[in-house]
Amino acid sequence: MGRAPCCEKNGLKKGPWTPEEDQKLIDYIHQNGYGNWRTLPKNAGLQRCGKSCRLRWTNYLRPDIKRGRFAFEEEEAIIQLHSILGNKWSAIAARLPGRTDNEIKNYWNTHIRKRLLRMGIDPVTHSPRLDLLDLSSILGSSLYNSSQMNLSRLLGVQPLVNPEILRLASSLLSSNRENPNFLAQNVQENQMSRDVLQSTELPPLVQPNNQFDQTPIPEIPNCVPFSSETQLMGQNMEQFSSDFTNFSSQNCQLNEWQSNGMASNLTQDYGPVSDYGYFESDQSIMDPPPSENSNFQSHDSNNFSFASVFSNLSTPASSPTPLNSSSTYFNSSSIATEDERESYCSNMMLKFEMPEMFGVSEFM
DNA sequence: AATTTCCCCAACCGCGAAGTT
DNA sequence: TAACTTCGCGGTTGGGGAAAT
Repeated sequence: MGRAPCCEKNGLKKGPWTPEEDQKLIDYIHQNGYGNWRTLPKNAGLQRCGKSCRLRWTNYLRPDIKRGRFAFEEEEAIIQLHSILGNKWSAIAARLPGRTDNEIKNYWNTHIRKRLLRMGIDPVTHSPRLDLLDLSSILGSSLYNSSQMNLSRLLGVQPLVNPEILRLASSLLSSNRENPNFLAQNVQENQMSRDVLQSTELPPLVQPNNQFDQTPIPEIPNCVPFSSETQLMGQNMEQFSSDFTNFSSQNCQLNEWQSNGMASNLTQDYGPVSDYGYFESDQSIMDPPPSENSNFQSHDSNNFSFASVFSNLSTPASSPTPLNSSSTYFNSSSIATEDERESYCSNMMLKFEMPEMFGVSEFM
């Protein structure tokens, strides 16, 4: 395929946009809509290339753009989505209403990525950086001898460490001991899962309420392939989930979560996930018979799972509790400072005890 | 107060996919 | 089917503000 000739350099302005230029672009699009970016700047009286106009519009001037700090749940969603989609910023942005791919990309590179690195988590694989952490000696010696032992403390890992990630680290290590090739297999498997998932379009979380957005909204499929996390966890996931469900209902002290309404909020909007092959994007769309094997039950505030994040994400546009609802997570605002986020998550992790039922010992 | 360093993010660039002729 | 055009994505850059010295 021939490459498009780059926009004519001669006479075209580059660099920051002036308020006047912004207004011209806005006015033109308000009157004519957008479509042909190639001819738009000329028609709008702008000395810019179409590419620059499109970028300015989509990343800055669009009326439905949400500015300002990322909310905690947005950040969490980005991490979870990135673990599945990788650097597919546009795909991630499609599930975060009001956020642009550029904004998410920047936020990832400047905040989240660095924080994950500080926590000893590889931001690419979302797995603990085993090269930095001598986990085997730690985990092997003391962890499952003490039900009160906190893995995050052991790892010296700070906030935002998903318990599943921690579990992955331990299972990887134990499996690697038994089978030296396990790690390589897991990585390969993980990659395959991503390839599969990336070829499948995720439904948008919230359909844009934007009169100027002429992009056709893809139909929300009945169910969304959710193989990645499952395969990421490998065969042990099923056992883990079973254990974890029991563990959650009996022992998990998610006081913070419950007192903040987080746990219930995270789980209330999704239905049972059968065989981990799918998770529902909208209960009203698909209503499969409850499975005996469903381990992520809805309306069970004691459950905390991967699906929790996606359940939150999957809140339909008509949901009374949108992503940025003030009713979620934090009472008055979901926005928290960097320190607050770390502190909050850290507290959560410290309260998240590691009883036998967590199943870590099973993999030792 | 002046200078340097660091960090953020808006904008650019190059490429590939998709659409059109 | 090939050539061409348009669009969108992801990686990268550099200007400018904030923080540190």
